[in-house]
Amino acid sequence: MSSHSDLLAAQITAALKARIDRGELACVLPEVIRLERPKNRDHGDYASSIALQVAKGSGRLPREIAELLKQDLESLVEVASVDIAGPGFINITLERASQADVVRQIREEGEKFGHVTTLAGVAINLEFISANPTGPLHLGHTRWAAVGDALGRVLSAAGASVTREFYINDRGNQMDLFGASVRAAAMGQPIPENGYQGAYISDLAQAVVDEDPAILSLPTNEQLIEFRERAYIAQLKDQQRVLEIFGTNIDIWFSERSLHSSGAVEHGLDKLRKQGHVFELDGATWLRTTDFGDDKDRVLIKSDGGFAYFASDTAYYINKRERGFDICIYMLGADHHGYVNRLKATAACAGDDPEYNIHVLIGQMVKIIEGGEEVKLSKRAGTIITLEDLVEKVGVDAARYTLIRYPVDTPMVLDVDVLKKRTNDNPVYYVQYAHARIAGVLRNAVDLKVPQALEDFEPALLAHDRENELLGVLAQFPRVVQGAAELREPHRIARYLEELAGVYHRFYADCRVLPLGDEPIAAIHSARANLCAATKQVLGNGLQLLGVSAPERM
RNA sequence: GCGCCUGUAGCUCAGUCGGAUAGAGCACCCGCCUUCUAAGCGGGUUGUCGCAGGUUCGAUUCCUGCCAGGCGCACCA
Repeated sequence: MSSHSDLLAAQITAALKARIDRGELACVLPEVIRLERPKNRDHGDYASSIALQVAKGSGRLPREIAELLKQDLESLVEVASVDIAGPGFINITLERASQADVVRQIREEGEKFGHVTTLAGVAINLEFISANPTGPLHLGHTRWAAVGDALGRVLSAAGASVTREFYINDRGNQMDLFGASVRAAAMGQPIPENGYQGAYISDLAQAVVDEDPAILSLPTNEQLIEFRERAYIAQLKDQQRVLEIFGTNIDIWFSERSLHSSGAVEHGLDKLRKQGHVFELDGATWLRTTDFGDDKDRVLIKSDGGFAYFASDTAYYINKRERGFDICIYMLGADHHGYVNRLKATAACAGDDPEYNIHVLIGQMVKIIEGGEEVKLSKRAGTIITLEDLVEKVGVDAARYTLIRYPVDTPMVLDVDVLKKRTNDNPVYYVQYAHARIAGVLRNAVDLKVPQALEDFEPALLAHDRENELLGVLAQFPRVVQGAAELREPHRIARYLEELAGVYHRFYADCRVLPLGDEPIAAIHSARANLCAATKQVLGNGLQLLGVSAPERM
């Protein structure tokens, strides 16, 4: 929480309430008083349009209400001045020393600065990537690997207990087709129709045969199973290896088969039956998802007696809830957006609140261009560009950062040539450079024996415009984390870091931190060193939330 | 046909519960290192916020209808 905005909001609330109670104002007290950070610095450190909002029906002009509030706000010791502007905006300027106190807070809280408690006590299951184990992770998965991991970190910082889960679709036709494709490659036969293509299939076939050449002499039906199972394990391990390189940590790898072998599918069906949304028609068993906004009802058990894929989905959801998760977050590709309604309806059919217990995020497509043309070919996968390809081209930090800095519902175009650059048009370096730059300044401060401990910090000395600007941005960090967690939008962290880095670079250009030449060491040097240390802490904390490194040197 | 997403500067994109003159980077032009990292900073130029209505003190933001692009609409997984 940004303590100043809370303080001001509380003061405005109290002032409005008192004046309403005394009959000086006839208006409804808003539930939330929102303080903004004005874009224009002439508008003070904080601004509120509350007088405009409240004026309607109060019988007073907005400017009159603003004048009343001005008196109440100026009584606060933290407030230096209050101005009324335009139709009734209230612009508030803080006392320097009060604003600079955020440095103390940051340095005392350290890595915890920015952590909030808005999701304390909430258990969240975060399912993302969930690729079929029939091939390498491609670009779409890569977006989720980065964003999902970052979201997990952000939710944790907001106090939630987060479990990251990867659902393995290891059951069904696609698996059989995958096994048959690998076997065909090993036997030198043509790949089956609609089978899996690509160099990786031959690689898998070779690996399977190398491991156990006897497989080649098995009867065909056994061979199909053996190839499928061995290639599955190998491909899964490959996905796990790549995600580890990418810095994405999965807590639970959840196998679809295990839902069936453990009886969870039958159990889920029972639960849905008890809730009364299951019916029989044309020899099949259906879930009446249309009761809750789906386009059509969905088949759970096919007329041939087999479970439809949807049965696994419903069972999996119910299983998650029974494992104690309050909120299940699904991160799906845009080609699966048709699932949103049926997943939400599933939750409703299970007796849950689809507005709270389940949250589906849809990630739009990612394209990648290099040399001005779209890249579609991968050496290993044959036709698709993989996570590993991208990392080889641009590195983990640049790949992660770039994928995270856009909202997931925006289709995005990655330009490899830009991501390879070490300039301003590659924002990850802009942010990392600020961190490394500060680290350098603080090393020099030690050499010059400039005290940079909190005990040597005199907040009132930070009176320069650039310092003021930097302090204001630093104070916003907890609110940014809270917003990113509530909205499930980790890109807000990245955008904030870019703003913070920019403000720091400008401060650095205008405000000399360390003494020049034989200039004596003064309190302002310590004050600025403390400000630098606080900024470094926040940049580091933010990069940590994105899973991007915060280098000490560049 | 129905549904979801997108449309903001030449390019890639931000824009929080509706707020003040719509932002950033790149690109283009001009400056700034014999002093803390120039992977940086400053200045200049760039807009019918897809189109048309509506709601109100105020709309890029909310509502409706169009237009354009992307992606989906199985007893497949």
